[in-house]
Formats: sequence, C-alpha cells, structure tokens
Amino acid sequence: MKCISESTEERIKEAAKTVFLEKGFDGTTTRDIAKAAGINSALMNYYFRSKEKLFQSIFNDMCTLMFEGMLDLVNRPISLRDKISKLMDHQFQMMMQNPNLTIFIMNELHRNPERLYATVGMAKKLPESIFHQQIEDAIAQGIITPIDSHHIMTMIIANIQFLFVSKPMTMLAQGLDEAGFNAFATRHMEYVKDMICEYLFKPELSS
Amino acid sequence: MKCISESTEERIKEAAKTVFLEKGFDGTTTRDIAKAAGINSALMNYYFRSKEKLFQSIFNDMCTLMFEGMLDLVNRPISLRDKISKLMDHQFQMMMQNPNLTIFIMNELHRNPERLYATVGMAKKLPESIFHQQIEDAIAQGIITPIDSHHIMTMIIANIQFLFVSKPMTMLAQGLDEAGFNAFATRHMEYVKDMICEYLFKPELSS
DNA sequence: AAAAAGTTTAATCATTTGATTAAAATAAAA
DNA sequence: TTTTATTTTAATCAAATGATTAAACTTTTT
Repeated sequence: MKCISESTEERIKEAAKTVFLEKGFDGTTTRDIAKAAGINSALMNYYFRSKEKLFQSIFNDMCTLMFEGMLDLVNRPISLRDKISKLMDHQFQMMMQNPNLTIFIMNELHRNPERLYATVGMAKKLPESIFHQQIEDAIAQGIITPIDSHHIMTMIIANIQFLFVSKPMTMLAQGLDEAGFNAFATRHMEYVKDMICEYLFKPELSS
Repeated sequence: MKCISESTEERIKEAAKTVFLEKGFDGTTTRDIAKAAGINSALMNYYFRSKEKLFQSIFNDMCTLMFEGMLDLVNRPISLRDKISKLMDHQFQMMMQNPNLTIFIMNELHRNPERLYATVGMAKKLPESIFHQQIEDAIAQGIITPIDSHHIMTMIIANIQFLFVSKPMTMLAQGLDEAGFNAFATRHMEYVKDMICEYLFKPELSS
C-alpha cells in the first residue's frame, strides 16, 4: 500500500494514526508506535518531541479529515435537498473508510476537552455556514418545517455517526460479520435519508 | 449524597465508577480510584482482586444500567406508538443522569470487544423481543412503513445517544454551557420523537 | 478477657513507560 | 577524502503503575 521510499516521519505518522485510532491516547505506548512503524523508539522523539506532540498532530489530522469535507459541502451553492443528501453520503463514505474516526475524536474530546479545544475549533464553523442561511430562507418560504439548523445538522450527523460508534455493539447484538454490518449500514443510510427529508420537506408545506 | 455508614466495598465501587466513566480503563490508575474512594490503594486489591476485575464489575453494572430498563420496555404489553415514545423518554432520562454512559461503553467495547463480549450479552436480547413482533404485526396490518425492527431500534437509539456522545463537541460548536446543552438536548428530543413517529406512522397508511 | 477472624495501612517490588543520552551509521558538504 | 551535519540505534534513567507483603488496627467469637 505504501511506496518504498516513504520518509521516516511519514512512516511514524502512519503508524501513530493506526495505533492511536485503535487504542486511544492512554492505551497507546510509544513502543507500540515504534514497533508498528518498524523504528527504534527514540526516533519518535527525534521527529516529534513527545508522545503528546505526535498525538496532537494526528488528532488535528483526524479533525480535518472529519470536518473539511463537510465544511466544503455546507458552503457549496446547491439546493438544500441536494445538500442534505450529499452531506449524508459524504459522511457515510468517510466512515466506511475510517470506521473508528468518530469514536476516536469523541472519546479523546471527552477525556480532555480543554487540551483539544483549539484543535477542534473548525467544528465551530459548521453552524455559521450558507447551510444555516438556506434553512432560514426555506423556513421563511414555508418549504420546510420550522426548526433551527443546529437540530437539523445534529440529525444528519447523529443518524450516520452513531452507526459506526456503535459498530461493535451492533455486530454483537445482531450477530453480524464485517460484510453483514456494511450491508446493514448501507440499508440504514437509505432509511434515515428518507426519514430526515420527509420530516423536513413536508408535502403540505410546499404546496 | 451518600449515607455515612456505607460499606468500604461500595465506596470503592462508587469511586471506581466515577473515575472509570470519566477516564476509561486505560486512563485510570488504581491510585486514582483509591484517592477518590479515600482509601489505601491496597484495599482495592483486597476487595477486588485486580484493576481488571474491578473494571469488569463496573462495566457489567453500566451495561445493566444501559439495557435493563430498555429490555423491560420493549417487552411491555403496550401500544407500539406508546412504546417508542417511552423508549425514547427512558433513554433520555437515563442519559441526562449519566451523560457519559454511552461513550464509556462504546469506547471500551471498541478497544476490547472480545474481553467484553460476555458482559454485553444482554444487548442480544433487544432484537428478540415483543417489540420486534409488534413491528412485524404493524407492518402486516399496514399501520407502519415496512422496515426491519433493527433499523427502527437503531433510529431510536442513535438520535438520543449520539446527542450525549457528542456533548463536548456540541457544546464547543454552539458555545453552550451545561444548562444550554440540556435545553438543546430537551428540544432535540421532541424533534426526533416527531420525526421517527411521523416516518413510521404515515397518515396514508393508517387510513 | 483472650483468641480468632476480618479490615486497613505503610512500605516495597517488579514492570512498564515516556524520555534522554551518547555513540554509531549514513548522507551531505567541503 | 576529510569534515560536517543528519539520521538511527542501543543503553539507560526517572517516574509511574499494578500488585504484594507484613504488620497494625478493629471487630467478632469463644
């Protein structure tokens, strides 16, 4: 998967990302990372000054991965209905490729909100977007149910993200394997897309 | 809050619950627990043989707290509409009292699925309930949209649980304090109850 | 009251862990 | 090639951590 001549710094970051996402900050030892990267454990401190610094770097990358695509979408000049659909599709794709991204971010943020506030600052930009204005306009025009955009955004995010946050539990409760879970998630996506759109865009409102 | 003559064992469990829920298994030291319980750290090993055993005990309690009320509800002989509403109310109450219950369980399960599978076994009982049969009946009678009960249960759970899983992020993104978050969550509850019920119980189906 | 059982503590052990250091290996510059 | 700078390693340190032990203290039993 990796090209042969990958810089040591990148190798360390790749390994750290894998291990941190799997075990979290507290559950990860610097030796874990060194082993996963195939390097001497002192090298980690040579490139990144400490476990904490390396973690901050990874956490920042993960927040960017989480939010940049969504930020791009909420500000794109497309119709509300299309935007909501694309927002959900994008999240779903992202989570299928990185199933433990959300549990990682949410958990680390829960453990240490102060330490990570700066890093997650981009989350603040989500509410202040074109999306918000579009919602207000649509409400004024009677196209959608009157409801604050924060709630809509929360619905969009929760129904997809929680699927993956609870992945191990769902697999256990339903006795699914990886493929079975993916099928369930894919089907669920369609249902929640319908549910949210039907809730917002009521026929009696648009008529 | 605690009565004066509380058994040492209970004091330790109370403290361990608080610390484990806050910091997780990896982030918690036995000294943390001892300090929180106001005891010598060797006492923990006297009552519970190890940190691992104590954790298992707490984790089991938390799973029970999470699922027993819901299991009771899904099997109660009440109407589907009432049941869905009560399921959501119950979860909401539970999470208001224990906001980090879900992130704790989901995270520990993610870190160590095998170790905790036995403990979470009760989650398996959720799908095999009267609720499931009620859904199938309602679909057969054309009262609700045809959809597998797993998906309905997931919608019910996700829309509430994720509110609390993402609590720190929501507070940051919207600049809310504790009271502000609670107000947001309470309002959101009403929206998602409406959304789910409207999605399932379509007027054209019941007529 | 004396003995026995149960509870609690201080001191300590062996590992683990994040980090440093000094030296070795490699690459770059002169 | 020699010198200098950069990269990598082995060895090690100090602190933290889970656990144990032996002794002190308390309660219960006889």
